[in-house]
Amino acid sequence: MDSDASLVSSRPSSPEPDDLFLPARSKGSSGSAFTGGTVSSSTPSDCPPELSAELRSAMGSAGAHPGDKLGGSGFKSSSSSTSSSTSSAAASSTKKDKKQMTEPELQQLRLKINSRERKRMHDLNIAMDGLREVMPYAHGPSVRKLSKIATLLLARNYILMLTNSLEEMKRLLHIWVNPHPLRTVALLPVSH
DNA sequence: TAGGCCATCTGGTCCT
DNA sequence: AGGACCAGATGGCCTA
Repeated sequence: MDSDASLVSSRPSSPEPDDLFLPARSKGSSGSAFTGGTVSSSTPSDCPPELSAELRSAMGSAGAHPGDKLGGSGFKSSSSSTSSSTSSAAASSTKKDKKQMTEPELQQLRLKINSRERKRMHDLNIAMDGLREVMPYAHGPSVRKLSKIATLLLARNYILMLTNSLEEMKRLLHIWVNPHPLRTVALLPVSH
């Protein structure tokens, strides 16, 4: 049991996520408190390659875990290992191979797959920590870590807020550079 | 004790 | 074929 990631849980006062995501969605108005929206857009973007490289450097040694729980808790699947997937008629060649594998070989394969999945989830958690670091909320040892869902929601709203701010700045800059565009038009001599 | 959050396992599916 | 991704299930930990 290596619950390394969830050690940060000395939890006096955590920022209530619900308080952070007020459902306002005030548009354009000077309000720059990132407000929650109800947009249900989902952009299917894979993690950028530079991130994985960063993760790789950050992880360093996230390879195989010494103690896989298989020995302890064993397989949860109804029937142990081999006969579990008899129903699926679309037996690919890998499954045929699996049927030919011996029990220790199957266990070894399972351990390998589990380890990969564990590493994948660890990478995901590292990325989530990186996201938490740049989120505008109170960090610190005395503050409970944002949950994953709260982190994602906060990030989304933060991005929306920054986008609005940028638009506002562009607008103000345009006014500053090009003052009174309408007045110049209005001052044109009326021809008649 | 219930509920929330999380890690892990597992089988299926998609992609390279 | 092998790996990545995903979703469901399960159990543990923690807080109100």
